[in-house]
Order: sequence, then structure tokens, then C-alpha cells
Amino acid sequence: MKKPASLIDVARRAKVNISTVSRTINQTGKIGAETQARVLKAMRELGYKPNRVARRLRTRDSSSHLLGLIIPNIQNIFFADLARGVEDVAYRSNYAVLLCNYDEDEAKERFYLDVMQAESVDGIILPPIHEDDPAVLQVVRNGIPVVCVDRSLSSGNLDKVEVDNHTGAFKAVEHLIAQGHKRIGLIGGPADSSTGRERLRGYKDAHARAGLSVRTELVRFGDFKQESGQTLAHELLSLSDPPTALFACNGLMTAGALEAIAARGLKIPKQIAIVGFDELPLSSVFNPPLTVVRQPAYEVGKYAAELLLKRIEDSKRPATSLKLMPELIVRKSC
Amino acid sequence: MKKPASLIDVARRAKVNISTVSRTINQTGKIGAETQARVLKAMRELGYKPNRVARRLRTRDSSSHLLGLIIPNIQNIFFADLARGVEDVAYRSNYAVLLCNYDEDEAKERFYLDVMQAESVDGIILPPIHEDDPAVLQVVRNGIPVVCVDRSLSSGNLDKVEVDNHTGAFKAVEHLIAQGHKRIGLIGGPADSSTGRERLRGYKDAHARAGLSVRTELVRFGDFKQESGQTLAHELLSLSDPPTALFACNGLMTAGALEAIAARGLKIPKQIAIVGFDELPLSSVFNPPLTVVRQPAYEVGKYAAELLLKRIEDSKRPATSLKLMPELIVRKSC
DNA sequence: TAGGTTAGTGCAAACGTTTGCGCAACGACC
DNA sequence: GGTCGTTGCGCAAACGTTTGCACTAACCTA
Repeated sequence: MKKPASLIDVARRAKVNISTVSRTINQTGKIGAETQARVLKAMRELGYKPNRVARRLRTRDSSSHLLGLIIPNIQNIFFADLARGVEDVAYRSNYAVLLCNYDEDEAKERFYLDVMQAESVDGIILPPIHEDDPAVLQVVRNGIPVVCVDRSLSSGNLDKVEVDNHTGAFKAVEHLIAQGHKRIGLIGGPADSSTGRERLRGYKDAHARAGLSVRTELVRFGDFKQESGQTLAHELLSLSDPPTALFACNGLMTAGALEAIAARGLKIPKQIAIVGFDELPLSSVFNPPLTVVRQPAYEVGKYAAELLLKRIEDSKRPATSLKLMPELIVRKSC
Repeated sequence: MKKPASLIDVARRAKVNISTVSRTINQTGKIGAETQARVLKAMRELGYKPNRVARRLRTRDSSSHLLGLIIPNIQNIFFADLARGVEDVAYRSNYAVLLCNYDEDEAKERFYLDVMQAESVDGIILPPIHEDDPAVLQVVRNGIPVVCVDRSLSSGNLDKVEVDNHTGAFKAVEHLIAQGHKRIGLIGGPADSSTGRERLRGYKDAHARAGLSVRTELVRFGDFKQESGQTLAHELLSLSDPPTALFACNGLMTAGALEAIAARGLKIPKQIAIVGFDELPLSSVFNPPLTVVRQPAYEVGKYAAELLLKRIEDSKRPATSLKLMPELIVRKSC
């Protein structure tokens, strides 16, 4: 448990003042070539690693080289991919990422937001729990750079990168309709999430465009978890006049719906067609291969991190808002 | 960007010394009931949140309430589940988790290890990149609590929690043999990883137990990524005398193998049987449902975090080593 | 030669905590 | 009434940095 070398140690060894060492490390201020060499040598010999904690305490402004990422659930592949995107660009700029799951739980979100402020991260990336999330707003007011992903905040003029959920859902349902389906069950997301609502809107607009009316008994709302997909699919398939096709609004719920379909021994796509949101590891080799709308999750994370880094550098730059296009991958499930 | 309230602010407001405030917060030392009330009131009024950075700088010993988790890839569902297990127990003890992907890249692992030390995390959970990972050893030598997951370290007497890979592989292959298969292709993990080797050993031992010899042309080594699963499966299936069954050593490679099988239009299990490691979201509803050996990934993370917390509390406790049993879930793919 | 700029370095304060020590007040004990 | 232990609180040092300021020596300009 020997404690690591500090500025003082290397200063002593190089026979200079600690401020000189600090300046050589940070390339700030003028230093003689010879002195610099001595300092560098001493640093190497002692295996000196700057203490990020002390540095963070001293400099309030954007130099912790730490980014916060708060997501609902890392087990959701969409967020795993997104996290990976964030991480990759962070790493390239020598930033580390503090990652937390808030599980759609406001108390947990608040806790992690507090932690991140107390850790004085340089900036935070998150999908707000809902559209006017007061905790997030407070963080913004405290002057910490925030970029929203996936979902957005109604107030506040923030950087954000989203997926065009309306178009994604629209294309999926349009495709279903083009295949001749008229009764399409919706396994939707929570009504109070912007993603849930946008996908619902796509579903409705596709109907409207085709001159179809939407049957309220065919639209149901889940919570983006596997079990609710299963439950809702069972409900829909138990209807006296059941749908001929299902549109599931995220990957986990798609998996749940497939469980229900399998349990009932229904054949895809003959007895029931299905298209889901999110690409899953096995969906391309599924039997039949699944038609899905693929979200560019990795790219969302990547752009979000890039935006955040830019904002950290220049807090005055105008907020930019990106909307990425999802892709309908049509395979054999409808 | 108004700066948050500090100890000094609340001390001024409560008309006491900062040390008194510190002591009320940490419940250390004696304080009068009346004073305490005044301090608490001032804290509430100012919305005081302790600064974790300053606290960490001051106290070297285990009070950062920050855990480090370094994993190969969060997109691998095994590690996502594991991470979730870690996070859940950390949260319950008011710890936050610093999560990084090292991508099997030693430079990246080193970088993150450095970051974590510089951040003075209380402890680190990781699967060592290989069995005598010098960077990890150095961290241990520096006195930072470390617990190994999934893979282990040959030297050093560390806490660890692993899965019984040998038994898992053994059961899977045994099952395949019981179904009458005699030519079983192995899509293995890297030969220099303990998990890869243990699963290989299980494969071999199951053969030995059944009096079967293993054909070297049937065992191939991948890198635990999807593409290598696909490539290796193609290689195996192209053999003049191809295997009748495949055993893929992790989830991603299983998905890759299934791609190859689908591309060749082979029927499972009639033309080719398959059993994989790791449960994937769709494997139970796959057609046919996939036989897999399920690793208790969440539990690995959970126990690891519990072990780490215990060690942080008491650095002298004897190292404990857990080995969790995987479960063979037999379905219809073999 | 005097005055001014510049390069290179040191000094010390500050960031927000924790904590050992000191000290006053008070009650208890012999 | 002196000694002692306890309670409650303040003082100030320390953690490892960064950074404004001051200072010296050298060099330039007129």
C-alpha cells in the first residue's frame, strides 16, 4: 500500500519547484529545455501518474476528463450499443465514462445525477426519464453540459441526438399494410415517453395514409421490457377478432411477443406476421428471419459524445439537434 | 454556473466551525443536539451536497464510494448481465460504478487501470486479459482491492468468482454424445484465455469419458466474436467429412455459427445439431429452440461486487473463490 | 548606459474536505 | 477544593494539484 509518487516527489528529485513540474506536464508556461528533460526523467523514474482527484478539485472547469452516461438499462441492447459508441469516442479523446443504470426509477436517476455532480464530471449524456425532468433541468441550470439521447426534453435548449421514431414506425406499419394486413396490433412503449409516443404516431399516420382507421382495442402500451411484450401479445392474440400482424416497439418486447407466438404454436408469417423495433443478435438467422427497424444505436452514442465534447470545449456554441434515420430491414416475418 | 454550497457556506450559516459540520454529516464525534439541528437546517436550506472529489483527496482509505468495472465488451450479453449484477449491489450500498470496455486490448486495459487508480476508486472488478496480467498485478501490489471475474489470475491470492466452464462444456458435449453424435465440431474461445481452455477441456473430457477420440480437424479457435463463429462454422461444415453437431463456446459465436448454418440452408437439428454457450434473448423462441448452457452472469457480477465490498471493509480477510455452476438448458436444437 | 521586454523559475494561495489536537465548561469523586 | 474524565466544539494542517504573482538574468532597443 505504498502511496504513489506526487508532484512533490518528482520536484524534489528533479531539483525544481512543483510548479515547474506541473507546467511541464500540462505544457503550460515556458520552461527551459534542460529543466524539462530533468523533470521528464524524474517522472519516468518514479513512475509518476498525475492524481486526477486533486486536479479536479483545483480546477473547476472542464478538466476532469470524465463523462457521465446514465441509461435505463444496459441489458437492453439498444443502450449497450449506444454506450459502446459513447465509450469509443470518449476513449479516443482520453476521457473515461462513468456509467449508471437508472432503471426508469426517478430516485435512482436523482442519485446518479447527484453523484455525477459531486464527482464533477465534465458532462452528462442521458435519455431524460420524461420530457420535463426537473432533476435534469437542475443539472443544466448548474452549468453542467448535458446532451440528451433517444428521448428529449421539452424545455431547455440542449444538444440532442435522437432517432426518427415516427418515420421508423411509419415505414414498418406501411410495409405491413402493403402486405395486405388491415388489423395490426401495436405493442407500444409507455405513453409518457417521447419514443413511445412517436412510434404510436407513426403507427397511426401509416394507417391514415392508407385510409385505414385504427382500432383502439389493437393498441396496447407496455414498458419496454420483455415480459410486457409477452403479456400484450397474448392479450392481442386472444381477441375475438385478433390481429393478423404485430408491431412491437422495441427489441425486448419483440422477444416477449415471439414467446407468446411460440407458446400458441402460431406460424410466422402465415398465421401471424410481426415486425419489431431494434435489431437483435439472432434476428437475421431467426426462422423466419425477422423484419425489423434497425436503430443506429452505436451512432447515436457516438454523435452524442462528439457533441458533448464540443460543448465542453465551447459552452457558448449553439445547441445542435441531430435526428438519425432508422432502417427498415425487411426479411421474412411479414 | 453558480458554484454549489460548500462546508464553509453551511458552517457560516449555522454559525459553527466547518469541522462541526463535517462531523454531523459523517456522524463522527460528539455533537450537541441543538447544534446538530442548526447544521442540518442550514444544509437543507442551502441544498448542500458534499463534494466527493474533495473528500476523496483528503481520505486515502476507501471512502470514494466508487467501484471500477473493466470488461472486454459491453455488447456481449454475458458482460452486460454481469455489469448489471455489479451495479445493483453497488447501488444498494450507495456506490457508483465506473465502467470501461477494454476490448481485449492491453493498451486500453492499462489506460483504464491508470484512470481508476488516478480516480482512487475503492476497488476494481475485472476479467484479467490473461492469466498473468502484469498491469493487474501492479494494481494489486499498490494495495487496491481487486476481484477477478470470469477469468482468473495464475499468481496472486485474490478474491474471484468464476463459472465452472469445464462442467458446462462437459455437460453440453456429453449431451450431444448421448444423442448419438460422434463428430462434434468445436468453435472454441482463444487458447490463451482460461475460459477458452476450460471449455476445451470439458469438450475433450466428455469425449474421453465416452471412449471417443477427438479429431483435431474438428476443433477450431475463435475470438469470442460473432464473425469468427461464422467463419469457423463455415470451415467445419466445408470439411469432406463434416461434423454432425457443433458446440459454440459463447453467445456471439453461436450467433455467427447460426448465420453460417442458415446460409447453407441446413436444417437444425436434422442436418446439423448445435449447442451454444450463453443464453441469448431469442434462443428460447428460436426455431428450433436452442439448447444452451446458461451462465449465471448476473450472479457472477452480484457476488463479485459483494466480495469486493467486503474486502474494502476488511482488507485482511482471506481471499475467497467462488465457482458458479452453469446450467444446461436442453431444448430442440440437438 | 538606462530602460524595457522576455524567458525561466519559485512562492504561496486556493480548491473542499477530514481529523488530530487543544481547550473550556461541567459534573463527579475522594 | 483540587483532580479527573467527559462532552462539545474550534483551530489548523493536510491531501495533490493549478496558477497568479514576483523575481532574476539575459537580451534588445535607442
